[in-house]
Amino acid sequence: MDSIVSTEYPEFLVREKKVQVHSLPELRNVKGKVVMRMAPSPSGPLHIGHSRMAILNDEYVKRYGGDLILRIEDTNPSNIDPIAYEQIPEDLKWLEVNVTKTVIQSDRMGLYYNEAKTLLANGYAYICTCTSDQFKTGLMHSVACPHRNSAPETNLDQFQGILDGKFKPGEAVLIIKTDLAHPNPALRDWIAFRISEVPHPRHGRDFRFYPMMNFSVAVDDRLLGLTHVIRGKDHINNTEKQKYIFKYNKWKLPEYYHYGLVDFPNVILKTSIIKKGISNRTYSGWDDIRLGTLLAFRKRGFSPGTFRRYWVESGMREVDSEFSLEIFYSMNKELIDMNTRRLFFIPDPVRIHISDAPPTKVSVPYHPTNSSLGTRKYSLPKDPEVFVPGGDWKATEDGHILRLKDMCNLEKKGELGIFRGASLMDRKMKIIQWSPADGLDFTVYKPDGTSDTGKIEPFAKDFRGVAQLERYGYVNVTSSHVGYFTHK
RNA sequence: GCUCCGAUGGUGUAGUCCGGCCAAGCAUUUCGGCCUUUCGAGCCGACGACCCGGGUCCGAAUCCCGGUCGGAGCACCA
Repeated sequence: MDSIVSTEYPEFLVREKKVQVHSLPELRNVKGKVVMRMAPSPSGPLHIGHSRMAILNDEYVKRYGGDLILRIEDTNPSNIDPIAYEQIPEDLKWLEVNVTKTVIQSDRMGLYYNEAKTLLANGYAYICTCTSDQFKTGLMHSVACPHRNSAPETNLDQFQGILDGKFKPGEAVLIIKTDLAHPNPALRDWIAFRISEVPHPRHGRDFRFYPMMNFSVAVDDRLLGLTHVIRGKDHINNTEKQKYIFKYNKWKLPEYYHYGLVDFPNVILKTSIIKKGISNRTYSGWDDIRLGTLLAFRKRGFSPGTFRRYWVESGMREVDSEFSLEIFYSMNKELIDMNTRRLFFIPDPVRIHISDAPPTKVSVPYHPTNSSLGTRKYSLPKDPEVFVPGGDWKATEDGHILRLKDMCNLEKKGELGIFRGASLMDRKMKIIQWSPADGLDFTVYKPDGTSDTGKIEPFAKDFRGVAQLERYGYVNVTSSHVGYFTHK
């Protein structure tokens, strides 16, 4: 039947448009609910790179049900910015990520010490007092250091000695034994604890022996009952290291996934650079719109849904990729456009006189198709003065006609616009935005660090939020005289 | 140097596990056309890709081998 239709009556074949539904692949071994986690280090607020891990984990917990744990990994006191404890949960909330449980690793030190003692007692770990160089050189040559074969009792004594302050930073570490002959040098015996005397923002000097990320992650992944772990490809070797802890304790492994690395061209993400810039006043703060922080995108008026769409579409493949601001902007536009009001902003304004014009009442729709957004109305006197974009005005030759949108046609004559009727004569003519003479001074700050100044129409006085400034771009209007550029 | 990943248009992806419906889909960008009192959207159309070389096979984007290129790790960071 199908073939008859297609050969004899091809015109009856309705070719259905394939709708691409981007959805993430199913996870392996899902038995009922899942337990997943996000584990940012509290070095500062979240940036767009973090949003991928947050969204992916959130998507799966939403799909299967279960818990999404926010685990703040603050076991390196040198790398903590206290504002992160507050800001990370807030950033996630803004992203509409549903965190069901929050744990802070520095509050769990006792658990890590217990696990460390168990491993020492069972001969799976040792305390090493070599210098860093000696230790590393040994690994590269697959040679055991003298401490690797210490008796468990000796190790446990030294462990206690470290807690008691008998060693200075750098004088002793706790090492997990793996396989010195492992072909991958990255996986040979690894450091699980080191001494730090830097005061911890939450605990001051209560602790001096801190677990390294690989140790606390492995212990917590088990203790918190993680079923699936999704994180960046840069953790592939770390996963292998962590598996040793699971193996020694005969713990069941979660399912691991590693997505590819994303390069963010022209986006400033590095915490160290941002902090430096804030302290030397290059940047106004974490929400400076030149930055790639979620706070900055928020200030520019982005919809959190855009992050979700972008990362779901990117999937979980291990391929590295380049972040496309172009596509990101396009997705945001698609999400917000239908409910975004139009306003007139006149960059580089020139004040012109209109002659021969009767008093006029104009009604300008806030949206070309979504009439529920309403209109704004202006009453203009006879022969009014208005602002128009300088660029457009200068580019128009004397004698030519252009149209002030939703108002009237003007024939240019020097600094004068001669009224040439109110009705649209020819929609091919150039149509520009305008503002009554009482337009407000307005500045738009842009992510490239530049800004545009001009006049915004009086109705913007009480408007807040993202508007499409016609023929200019989307802007988050935050006051009657300032806005932040979202995108074109 | 060692270990491990990966390679589809300008960009982001689908397909690769289990070879054929893929002379490769979608999105974005660019360029046309229609429509609209901005832009965008919408609709129509155009340009544009399976890293290279072998092999297996009736048949390879998909499997195998060898290259090339790119990335990650080899921290008392996460």
